[in-house]
Amino acid sequence: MSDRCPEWPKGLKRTRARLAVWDTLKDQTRPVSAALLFERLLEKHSDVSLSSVYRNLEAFAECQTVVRTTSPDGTATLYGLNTHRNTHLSVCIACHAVRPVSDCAYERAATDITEDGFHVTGHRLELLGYCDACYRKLEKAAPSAE
Amino acid sequence: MSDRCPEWPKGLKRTRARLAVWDTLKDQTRPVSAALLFERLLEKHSDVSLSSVYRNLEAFAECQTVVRTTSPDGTATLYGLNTHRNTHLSVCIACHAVRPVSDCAYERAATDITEDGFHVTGHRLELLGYCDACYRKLEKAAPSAE
DNA sequence: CTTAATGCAAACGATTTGCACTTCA
DNA sequence: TGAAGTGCAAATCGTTTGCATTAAG
Repeated sequence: MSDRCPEWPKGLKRTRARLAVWDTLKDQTRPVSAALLFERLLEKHSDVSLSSVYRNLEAFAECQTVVRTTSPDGTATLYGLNTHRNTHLSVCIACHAVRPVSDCAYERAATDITEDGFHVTGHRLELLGYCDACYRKLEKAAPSAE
Repeated sequence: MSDRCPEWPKGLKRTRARLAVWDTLKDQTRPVSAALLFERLLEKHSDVSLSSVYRNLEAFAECQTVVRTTSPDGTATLYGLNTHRNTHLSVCIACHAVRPVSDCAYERAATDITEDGFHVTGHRLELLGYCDACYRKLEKAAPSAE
């Protein structure tokens, strides 16, 4: 499981707007919406249009450099640098923090071919539950909480 | 892993439009877009408005009776009855068929608490790869194909 | 110099909402 | 009967696109 930052995709010009998107994307610790990315981008970089943000997210996604995800309830589209071949996220039900999972239980047990003959080339795993902090709070509030 | 059809969520009135959505949803073998659901719904049921379809999908989703998913590329929103506590899908890269995975390797290896203290209560796994049929075709076309 | 990338504003598609009316419990 | 659900049309939100201009290689 490599955690390396992806290479700049060849074939894509290094333009001002695109570099800004790339740079901002690298700062994010978790997938963000296009709007939030845009907002954060403007903090560091002089103006880049929202449409360029979209166009570049699209371009990066096409190269597999960026991955489109979804918020846990499937309501919003999120974008993140594709630092892993596979996607492993944990999503806290309480505070909604999304973090990469370092140790993927799936990989330890993985089969290349499932019962029904499906040939696996990659996967996407999302864990739902409580992050450490929220869990402690719950425990305190109601020992052995739901 | 139960594969049972979910109960009618209590608190929700059994109205014409809602029953039609429910009934159509039950016929689907995989998650569908709101638009497709609407289209299929009209084949069997007299007219129900698109907004009612959305409102009811929303209502069902709130009760956890319906799950909002995403097409593999994260481009479209799909809705499906929540027949599993957890979600296990295989997505064929070639023909885009989406099927439930019967045997979840994750569950065999699962931990309740991850390295970083996350308390797992559920998960969502998507396998990417080739379904049996597409794999055979590929093999034939180019033995040991990519 | 040629092609790809940009900004802007307008267009778009999917989803949501306000309102007056209907239906379920 | 009262609260919840409906249809319709208009509004909204996120995303995409056409076009004239600019910049990368």
